[in-house]
Amino acid sequence: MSTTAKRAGFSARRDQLLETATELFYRNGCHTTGIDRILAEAGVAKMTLYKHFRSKEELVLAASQRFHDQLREDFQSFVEQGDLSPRQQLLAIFEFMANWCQKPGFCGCPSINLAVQYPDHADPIHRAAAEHKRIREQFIANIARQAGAEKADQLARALMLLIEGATVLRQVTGRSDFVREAGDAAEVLVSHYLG
Amino acid sequence: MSTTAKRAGFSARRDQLLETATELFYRNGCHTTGIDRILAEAGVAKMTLYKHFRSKEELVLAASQRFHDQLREDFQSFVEQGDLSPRQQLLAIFEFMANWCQKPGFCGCPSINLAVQYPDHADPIHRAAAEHKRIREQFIANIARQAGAEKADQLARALMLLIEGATVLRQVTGRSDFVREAGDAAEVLVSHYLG
DNA sequence: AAACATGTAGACCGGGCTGTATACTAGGAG
DNA sequence: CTCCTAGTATACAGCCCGGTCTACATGTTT
Repeated sequence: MSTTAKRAGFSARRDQLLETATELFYRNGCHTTGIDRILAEAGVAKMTLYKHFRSKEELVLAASQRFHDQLREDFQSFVEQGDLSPRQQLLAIFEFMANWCQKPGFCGCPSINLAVQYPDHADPIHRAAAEHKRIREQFIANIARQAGAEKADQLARALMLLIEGATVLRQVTGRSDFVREAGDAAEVLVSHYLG
Repeated sequence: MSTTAKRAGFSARRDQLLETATELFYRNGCHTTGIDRILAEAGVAKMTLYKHFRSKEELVLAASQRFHDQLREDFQSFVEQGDLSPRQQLLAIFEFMANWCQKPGFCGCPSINLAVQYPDHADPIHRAAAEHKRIREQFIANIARQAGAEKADQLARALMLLIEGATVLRQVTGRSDFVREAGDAAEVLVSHYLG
């Protein structure tokens, strides 16, 4: 066996599985995508799945973690790109949103989707989604603080409203004007809170 | 048979079925609530269901319509209560939201939930959800126009962002500060757009 | 009283689902 | 060469679900 692979907990099959699972869950929903389909598209045997994950639930949870991490990485690195001022960073968020919502495979925010599909707040999957939002909020609040906002937390919450509203309205209606409008509204709010 | 019942398309059983279905679909999701449970809680025989609805899908669609209509009625009548000025009406929206999101059985916006659970934009259920949002947007835009906003459509979209963002963040995180923040942000935006 | 509509109760079928058990294969390590 | 690990292929068990069929009860209309 490849000792490096084992030591690090990596496995090519496992990654392959997780990747296709993530995409299928995202595009078609968790409850409607069967395990067999994931296996077929990933080209992996069933027993391999159950060697890496105890159940489908656990696979969903792992896939969700993967999605959260990747989205957070994309989000944060986009906002922190170049050497924007904190204020510019706050507005860059909505550039990111515009790009993201326009991508071909866009199906809404994965964490919102997961929270809806697992509505029980005690469910680990739902909690992971909530955690993802908390981290994003903290990230934005930090920038707002750097920008010199006295009420940085309030500003962060307000921007979160625009972000999530834009995501959800784009997903439900299929229209893109909401996302543009979010950028405009953000400018108004940022100006108001930063003076 | 009660001729009035037949003539109007009403049926006590049908209503009972629709009511419990609406609640169960809302609370637990459509894909995870089986027909048998709906029947048991409604106290109705299976054959009666299939005499009124061709399939489960059709039941979901009817339930969604019911939910949309009721929510729209509640929303609009609350905003139009008393004799508020158009500007006050715009802000009353967020009072309604605060009440609604705080209710014990709150599980997010039914139309968002439905759109997430039926992600295909061509699906009648998804389309109904989008339609619901369109109607709400029009309703708000009308008020904004009455309030004298030059860019009434833009203001309406901005308020929609806050509304949906608040709903979704309350659902995912379980926190209520987002909803309060939405009201504050709305005041800022309304002042900006109305001068 | 007869005819009819509405609903009930419950058995039942086919299919898809998650998860398991078994027998087999390939390849690297010692 | 041999052992061991990781993975494959496939059959299968058990379950639940949507939907149908049949036989029966009830109440209304004529």
